[in-house]
Amino acid sequence: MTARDKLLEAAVKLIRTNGFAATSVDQLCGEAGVTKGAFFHHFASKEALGVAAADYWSASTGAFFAGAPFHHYPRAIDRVLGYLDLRIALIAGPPQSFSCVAGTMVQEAFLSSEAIRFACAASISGNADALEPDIALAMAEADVAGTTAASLARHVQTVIQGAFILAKADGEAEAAATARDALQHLRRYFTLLFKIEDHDAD
Amino acid sequence: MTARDKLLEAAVKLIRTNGFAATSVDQLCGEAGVTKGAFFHHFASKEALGVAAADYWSASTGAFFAGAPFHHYPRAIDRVLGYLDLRIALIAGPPQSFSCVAGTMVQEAFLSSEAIRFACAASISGNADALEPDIALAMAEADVAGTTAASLARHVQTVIQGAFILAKADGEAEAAATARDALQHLRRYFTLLFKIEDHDAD
DNA sequence: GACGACATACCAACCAGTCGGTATGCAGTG
DNA sequence: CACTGCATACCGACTGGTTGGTATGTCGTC
Repeated sequence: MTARDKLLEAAVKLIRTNGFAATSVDQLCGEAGVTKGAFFHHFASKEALGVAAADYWSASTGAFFAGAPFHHYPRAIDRVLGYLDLRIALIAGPPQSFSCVAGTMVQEAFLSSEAIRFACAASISGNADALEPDIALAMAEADVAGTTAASLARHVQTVIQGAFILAKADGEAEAAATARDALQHLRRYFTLLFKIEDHDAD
Repeated sequence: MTARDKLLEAAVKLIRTNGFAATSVDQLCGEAGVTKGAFFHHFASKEALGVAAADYWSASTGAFFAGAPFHHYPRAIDRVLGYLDLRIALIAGPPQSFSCVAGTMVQEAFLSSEAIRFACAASISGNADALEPDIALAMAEADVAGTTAASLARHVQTVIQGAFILAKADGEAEAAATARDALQHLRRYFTLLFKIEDHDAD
């Protein structure tokens, strides 16, 4: 494992915990167990590390969800609900262990760094895009009108990001339950919109 | 207008724009047009300013929504939808002019400052609590089961916070439309859950 | 012996917070 | 009314530590 990879993993951990601005280059190096020379050998600036961290986050989460078993469900709506159930199941422990690097970083850097904003937007859009085809299929099957698959896919990400904020505001003890509760409302929205009898629950 | 008030208004503006950690005490003083002496006369630390800014935000937004005209609608569900329509109407311009100070700050400080986390949680809960009685009434009238008024009220805040993140990730040109789109989904969730024929739209 | 992958030493700018001081107002006292 | 005592509001130079970033050197490998 190269110094670059160690720095990216340290970045994910520290940005989730303290945010981007409050994380110093020295902290990053300490957490990764490398020196400052290594940092600036691999990244031109702290901002470049932020961009790389967002890309790294996109790639690793994208690969995880792409390989999840819900993709094998035959009905499109079940694949969509399967994604939501997986997201709910992933929420456990303190917020820094289930929250999103891109969502955290874009809040702080959306105006100060166009490059970071763009990388975070790509990460969030990537998650939405992966969901959109199944939502489009499910909409056609259930004859849903009044919105688009792209808009619904983005709304899923909206609720997930909002859930992380409410979870952070709650104490560590209630954080996970708060986030799961929000995603249950999102799930209920889908069952109402797609007019399905639901068996699964929390 | 005292130096304290000027500092609190500067804090709201700068925290929304750059976040809490990236805003320095000197910047705050510059924006407010006061000196550092005045800052530390009124606030024991930068953290204390953060707490005071969250409280100030709670008070001013709380008063604004408490005085809004939707409270005079006779039916509870119309008051709930009226709140959502008002929130949608308030979204315009760049993210830093419609986003939430508490949501922004709690992301960065939820672990590093318990006092700030608590003040932000109070601000978000305050908005939810103001909504809860009308939701409870509407639930009783429409015979809604499977969730609670408190949970639904918190979900409204969840979607609002998530909408701000997606808006920040989008460029300034699309930010407002993105956030409004998310709140339209929330509104649709309510109309489905409360089984009402809807006339109003975006 | 050239090059990529690091390490060490260092720097100017900036950071939160301190401190000695001034201006103003107000309550008490003679 | 004049004077004293003291609190509040504010000023701005200063400090010690931290920041992101740089310059230079060393080591192993092709």
